[in-house]
Amino acid sequence: MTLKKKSAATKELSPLALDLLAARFRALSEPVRLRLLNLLMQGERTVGQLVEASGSGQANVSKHLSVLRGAGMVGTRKQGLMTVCHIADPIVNELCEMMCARLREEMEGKAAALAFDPGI
Amino acid sequence: MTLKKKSAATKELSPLALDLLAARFRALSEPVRLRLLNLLMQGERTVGQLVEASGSGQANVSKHLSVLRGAGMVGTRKQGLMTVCHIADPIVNELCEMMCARLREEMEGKAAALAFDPGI
DNA sequence: GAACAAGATCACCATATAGCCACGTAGCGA
DNA sequence: TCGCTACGTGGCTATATGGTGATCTTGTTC
Repeated sequence: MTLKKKSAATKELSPLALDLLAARFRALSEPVRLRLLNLLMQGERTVGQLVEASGSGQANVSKHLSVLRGAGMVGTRKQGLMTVCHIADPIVNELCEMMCARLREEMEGKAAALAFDPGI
Repeated sequence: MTLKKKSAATKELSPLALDLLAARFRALSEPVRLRLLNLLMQGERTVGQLVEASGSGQANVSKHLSVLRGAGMVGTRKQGLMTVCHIADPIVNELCEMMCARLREEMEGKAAALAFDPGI
Protein backbone atom coordinates (compact mmCIF):
# COMPACT_ATOMS: atom_id res chain seq x y z
CA MET A 1 0.00 0.00 0.00
CA THR A 2 0.96 3.62 -0.27
CA LEU A 3 1.86 5.90 2.57
CA LYS A 4 -0.88 6.01 5.10
CA LYS A 5 -3.42 8.73 4.59
CA LYS A 6 -3.61 11.44 7.21
CA SER A 7 -7.38 11.46 6.75
CA ALA A 8 -9.89 10.34 4.20
CA ALA A 9 -10.57 13.95 3.31
CA THR A 10 -6.97 14.85 2.73
CA LYS A 11 -6.99 13.44 -0.77
CA GLU A 12 -6.65 15.97 -3.57
CA LEU A 13 -9.78 16.18 -5.63
CA SER A 14 -9.61 16.44 -9.40
CA PRO A 15 -11.16 19.41 -11.21
CA LEU A 16 -13.93 17.14 -12.47
CA ALA A 17 -14.66 15.93 -8.95
CA LEU A 18 -14.75 19.52 -7.74
CA ASP A 19 -17.23 20.43 -10.47
CA LEU A 20 -19.50 17.50 -9.64
CA LEU A 21 -19.33 18.26 -5.94
CA ALA A 22 -20.06 21.93 -6.50
CA ALA A 23 -23.02 21.08 -8.70
CA ARG A 24 -24.54 18.95 -5.95
CA PHE A 25 -24.10 21.61 -3.32
CA ARG A 26 -25.45 24.22 -5.71
CA ALA A 27 -28.68 22.24 -5.97
CA LEU A 28 -29.03 22.75 -2.22
CA SER A 29 -28.14 26.42 -2.32
CA GLU A 30 -31.61 27.88 -2.90
CA PRO A 31 -34.22 28.38 -0.17
CA VAL A 32 -37.08 27.40 -2.47
CA ARG A 33 -35.43 24.11 -3.36
CA LEU A 34 -34.70 23.39 0.29
CA ARG A 35 -38.31 24.15 1.03
CA LEU A 36 -39.44 21.65 -1.60
CA LEU A 37 -37.10 19.02 -0.19
CA ASN A 38 -38.32 19.78 3.31
CA LEU A 39 -41.89 19.25 2.17
CA LEU A 40 -40.97 16.00 0.45
CA MET A 41 -39.36 14.76 3.66
CA GLN A 42 -42.90 14.35 4.95
CA GLY A 43 -43.77 12.04 2.08
CA GLU A 44 -44.70 12.08 -1.57
CA ARG A 45 -46.28 15.22 -2.97
CA THR A 46 -47.68 16.19 -6.34
CA VAL A 47 -46.30 19.24 -8.10
CA GLY A 48 -49.56 21.02 -7.43
CA GLN A 49 -49.32 20.32 -3.73
CA LEU A 50 -45.76 21.63 -3.71
CA VAL A 51 -46.85 24.75 -5.56
CA GLU A 52 -49.55 25.42 -3.02
CA ALA A 53 -47.46 24.60 0.03
CA SER A 54 -44.36 26.47 -1.10
CA GLY A 55 -46.13 29.62 -2.18
CA SER A 56 -44.04 29.84 -5.33
CA GLY A 57 -45.40 29.92 -8.85
CA GLN A 58 -46.05 26.74 -10.78
CA ALA A 59 -43.43 27.45 -13.42
CA ASN A 60 -40.89 28.25 -10.75
CA VAL A 61 -41.55 25.11 -8.76
CA SER A 62 -41.38 23.04 -11.92
CA LYS A 63 -38.01 24.52 -12.79
CA HIS A 64 -36.62 23.99 -9.31
CA LEU A 65 -37.85 20.40 -9.34
CA SER A 66 -36.05 19.96 -12.62
CA VAL A 67 -32.81 21.07 -10.97
CA LEU A 68 -33.34 18.70 -8.07
CA ARG A 69 -34.08 15.86 -10.47
CA GLY A 70 -30.94 16.68 -12.41
CA ALA A 71 -28.97 16.43 -9.19
CA GLY A 72 -30.54 13.04 -8.47
CA MET A 73 -32.12 14.30 -5.29
CA VAL A 74 -35.75 14.05 -6.34
CA GLY A 75 -37.53 11.38 -8.33
CA THR A 76 -40.89 11.68 -10.07
CA ARG A 77 -43.54 9.39 -11.47
CA LYS A 78 -46.55 10.25 -13.55
CA GLN A 79 -49.92 9.37 -12.12
CA GLY A 80 -52.60 10.40 -14.55
CA LEU A 81 -52.38 14.11 -15.00
CA MET A 82 -50.28 14.58 -11.93
CA THR A 83 -46.58 14.23 -11.27
CA VAL A 84 -45.78 12.71 -7.90
CA CYS A 85 -42.43 13.67 -6.41
CA HIS A 86 -40.32 11.99 -3.76
CA ILE A 87 -36.82 12.29 -2.34
CA ALA A 88 -34.59 10.00 -4.34
CA ASP A 89 -31.42 10.33 -2.30
CA PRO A 90 -31.49 9.96 1.49
CA ILE A 91 -28.25 11.91 1.70
CA VAL A 92 -30.40 15.02 1.41
CA ASN A 93 -31.87 14.43 4.84
CA GLU A 94 -28.48 13.74 6.36
CA LEU A 95 -26.87 16.82 4.88
CA CYS A 96 -29.68 19.10 5.98
CA GLU A 97 -29.78 17.64 9.46
CA MET A 98 -26.03 18.01 9.87
CA MET A 99 -26.02 21.57 8.64
CA CYS A 100 -29.04 22.50 10.72
CA ALA A 101 -27.47 21.05 13.83
CA ARG A 102 -24.28 22.98 13.12
CA LEU A 103 -26.21 26.21 12.63
CA ARG A 104 -28.03 25.68 15.90
CA GLU A 105 -24.73 25.19 17.71
CA GLU A 106 -23.34 28.37 16.24
CA MET A 107 -26.41 30.42 17.04
CA GLU A 108 -26.52 29.10 20.59
CA GLY A 109 -22.85 29.90 20.94
CA LYS A 110 -23.40 33.44 19.75
CA ALA A 111 -26.41 33.81 22.02
CA ALA A 112 -24.34 32.64 24.97
CA ALA A 113 -21.59 35.06 24.02
CA LEU A 114 -24.14 37.84 24.17
CA ALA A 115 -25.38 36.83 27.59
CA PHE A 116 -25.18 39.76 29.93
CA ASP A 117 -25.08 39.24 33.63
CA PRO A 118 -25.15 42.56 35.47
CA GLY A 119 -23.94 40.80 38.67
CA ILE A 120 -26.76 41.67 41.09
CA MET B 1 -43.77 15.46 25.21
CA THR B 2 -45.37 16.11 21.88
CA LEU B 3 -46.33 13.50 19.35
CA LYS B 4 -43.36 11.42 18.38
CA LYS B 5 -41.44 12.64 15.39
CA LYS B 6 -41.38 10.45 12.29
CA SER B 7 -37.79 11.55 11.81
CA ALA B 8 -35.58 14.37 12.90
CA ALA B 9 -35.63 15.71 9.36
CA THR B 10 -39.40 15.75 9.08
CA LYS B 11 -39.66 19.01 10.92
CA GLU B 12 -40.80 22.00 8.93
CA LEU B 13 -38.09 24.56 8.57
CA SER B 14 -38.81 28.25 8.87
CA PRO B 15 -38.03 30.61 5.99
CA LEU B 16 -35.15 32.01 8.01
CA ALA B 17 -33.73 28.56 8.60
CA LEU B 18 -34.04 27.82 4.90
CA ASP B 19 -32.16 30.99 4.04
CA LEU B 20 -29.36 30.21 6.48
CA LEU B 21 -29.11 26.64 5.25
CA ALA B 22 -29.06 27.75 1.62
CA ALA B 23 -26.35 30.29 2.35
CA ARG B 24 -24.13 27.60 3.85
CA PHE B 25 -24.61 25.25 0.94
CA ARG B 26 -24.06 28.12 -1.48
CA ALA B 27 -20.62 28.67 0.02
CA LEU B 28 -19.83 25.11 -1.06
CA SER B 29 -21.32 25.48 -4.52
CA GLU B 30 -18.25 26.79 -6.35
CA PRO B 31 -15.41 24.60 -7.60
CA VAL B 32 -12.76 27.17 -6.71
CA ARG B 33 -13.97 27.40 -3.14
CA LEU B 34 -14.05 23.62 -2.83
CA ARG B 35 -10.54 23.57 -4.20
CA LEU B 36 -9.40 26.02 -1.55
CA LEU B 37 -11.05 23.96 1.17
CA ASN B 38 -9.50 20.81 -0.23
CA LEU B 39 -6.07 22.44 -0.06
CA LEU B 40 -6.70 23.60 3.49
CA MET B 41 -7.61 20.05 4.49
CA GLN B 42 -3.91 19.32 4.21
CA GLY B 43 -3.12 22.00 6.74
CA GLU B 44 -2.70 25.71 7.08
CA ARG B 45 -1.87 27.70 3.97
CA THR B 46 -1.13 31.35 3.29
CA VAL B 47 -3.22 33.21 0.76
CA GLY B 48 -0.22 33.27 -1.56
CA GLN B 49 0.15 29.52 -1.36
CA LEU B 50 -3.54 29.10 -2.13
CA VAL B 51 -3.24 31.45 -5.09
CA GLU B 52 -0.35 29.47 -6.50
CA ALA B 53 -1.84 26.06 -5.81
CA SER B 54 -5.32 26.87 -7.03
CA GLY B 55 -4.26 28.57 -10.25
CA SER B 56 -6.79 31.35 -9.72
CA GLY B 57 -5.95 35.04 -9.53
CA GLN B 58 -5.06 36.63 -6.23
CA ALA B 59 -8.09 38.89 -6.14
CA ASN B 60 -10.36 36.00 -6.94
CA VAL B 61 -8.92 33.78 -4.24
CA SER B 62 -9.17 36.61 -1.75
CA LYS B 63 -12.82 37.12 -2.56
CA HIS B 64 -13.61 33.41 -2.34
CA LEU B 65 -11.84 33.22 1.00
CA SER B 66 -13.99 36.09 2.14
CA VAL B 67 -17.09 34.09 1.28
CA LEU B 68 -15.79 31.05 3.12
CA ARG B 69 -14.94 33.17 6.14
CA GLY B 70 -18.42 34.65 6.05
CA ALA B 71 -19.84 31.15 6.15
CA GLY B 72 -17.66 30.30 9.12
CA MET B 73 -15.86 27.60 7.23
CA VAL B 74 -12.43 29.19 7.09
CA GLY B 75 -10.53 31.11 9.73
CA THR B 76 -7.54 33.37 9.22
CA ARG B 77 -4.79 34.89 11.28
CA LYS B 78 -2.28 37.50 10.29
CA GLN B 79 1.35 36.53 10.49
CA GLY B 80 3.47 39.44 9.48
CA LEU B 81 2.63 40.29 5.91
CA MET B 82 0.91 37.02 5.29
CA THR B 83 -2.55 35.76 6.07
CA VAL B 84 -2.62 32.15 7.19
CA CYS B 85 -5.85 30.26 6.53
CA HIS B 86 -7.27 27.15 8.11
CA ILE B 87 -10.52 25.23 8.10
CA ALA B 88 -12.62 26.56 10.95
CA ASP B 89 -15.48 24.08 10.80
CA PRO B 90 -14.82 20.33 10.61
CA ILE B 91 -18.27 19.86 9.13
CA VAL B 92 -16.71 20.85 5.81
CA ASN B 93 -14.71 17.65 5.71
CA GLU B 94 -17.70 15.54 6.64
CA LEU B 95 -19.97 17.09 4.06
CA CYS B 96 -17.43 16.75 1.28
CA GLU B 97 -16.62 13.18 2.21
CA MET B 98 -20.28 12.22 2.32
CA MET B 99 -21.05 13.84 -1.00
CA CYS B 100 -17.96 12.39 -2.63
CA ALA B 101 -18.82 8.91 -1.43
CA ARG B 102 -22.34 9.33 -2.76
CA LEU B 103 -21.05 10.51 -6.13
CA ARG B 104 -18.74 7.52 -6.34
CA GLU B 105 -21.64 5.18 -5.64
CA GLU B 106 -23.71 6.78 -8.36
CA MET B 107 -20.93 6.72 -10.92
CA GLU B 108 -20.12 3.10 -10.16
CA GLY B 109 -23.78 2.27 -10.49
CA LYS B 110 -23.98 3.96 -13.86
CA ALA B 111 -20.80 2.25 -14.98
CA ALA B 112 -22.23 -1.10 -13.97
CA ALA B 113 -25.43 -0.30 -15.82
CA LEU B 114 -23.36 0.30 -18.92
CA ALA B 115 -21.53 -2.99 -18.60
CA PHE B 116 -21.93 -4.94 -21.78
CA ASP B 117 -21.49 -8.69 -21.77
CA PRO B 118 -21.77 -10.00 -25.33
CA GLY B 119 -22.34 -13.50 -23.93
CA ILE B 120 -19.63 -15.32 -25.91
C1' DG C 1 -63.25 15.42 -31.25
C1' DA C 2 -63.90 19.37 -27.84
C1' DA C 3 -63.03 21.10 -23.46
C1' DC C 4 -60.40 21.04 -19.56
C1' DA C 5 -56.65 20.25 -16.03
C1' DA C 6 -51.68 19.41 -14.56
C1' DG C 7 -47.10 20.20 -15.69
C1' DA C 8 -43.27 21.24 -18.63
C1' DT C 9 -41.10 24.47 -21.40
C1' DC C 10 -40.16 29.04 -23.53
C1' DA C 11 -39.21 33.92 -23.56
C1' DC C 12 -38.09 37.62 -20.94
C1' DC C 13 -36.28 40.60 -17.31
C1' DA C 14 -33.87 41.47 -12.98
C1' DT C 15 -30.40 40.24 -10.02
C1' DA C 16 -26.28 37.83 -8.32
C1' DT C 17 -21.74 36.68 -8.88
C1' DA C 18 -17.26 34.82 -10.92
C1' DG C 19 -13.29 36.64 -12.97
C1' DC C 20 -10.09 40.31 -13.71
C1' DC C 21 -7.74 44.82 -13.42
C1' DA C 22 -6.41 48.62 -10.85
C1' DC C 23 -5.72 50.55 -6.72
C1' DG C 24 -5.68 50.92 -1.56
C1' DT C 25 -3.57 49.26 2.81
C1' DA C 26 -0.67 47.34 6.23
C1' DG C 27 3.59 45.24 7.82
C1' DC C 28 8.70 44.77 6.94
C1' DG C 29 13.50 46.16 5.72
C1' DA C 30 16.87 49.64 4.46
C1' DT D 1 10.90 57.96 5.00
C1' DC D 2 10.98 55.08 0.97
C1' DG D 3 10.10 51.13 -1.30
C1' DC D 4 8.61 46.41 -1.38
C1' DT D 5 5.59 42.60 -0.45
C1' DA D 6 1.19 40.26 0.58
C1' DC D 7 -3.56 40.97 0.61
C1' DG D 8 -7.98 43.31 0.58
C1' DT D 9 -11.24 46.03 -2.00
C1' DG D 10 -13.79 48.63 -5.58
C1' DG D 11 -15.10 48.90 -10.29
C1' DC D 12 -16.18 46.57 -14.40
C1' DT D 13 -17.98 42.97 -17.68
C1' DA D 14 -19.87 38.56 -18.85
C1' DT D 15 -22.50 34.89 -17.49
C1' DA D 16 -25.77 32.26 -14.72
C1' DT D 17 -29.94 31.94 -12.63
C1' DG D 18 -34.44 33.09 -10.07
C1' DG D 19 -39.06 34.73 -10.89
C1' DT D 20 -43.06 35.34 -13.97
C1' DG D 21 -46.42 35.14 -17.72
C1' DA D 22 -47.48 32.78 -21.98
C1' DT D 23 -47.62 28.73 -24.52
C1' DC D 24 -47.14 23.77 -25.47
C1' DT D 25 -47.92 18.83 -24.26
C1' DT D 26 -50.28 15.17 -22.33
C1' DG D 27 -53.92 12.76 -20.23
C1' DT D 28 -58.88 12.85 -18.62
C1' DT D 29 -63.75 13.53 -19.32
C1' DC D 30 -67.80 14.37 -21.81
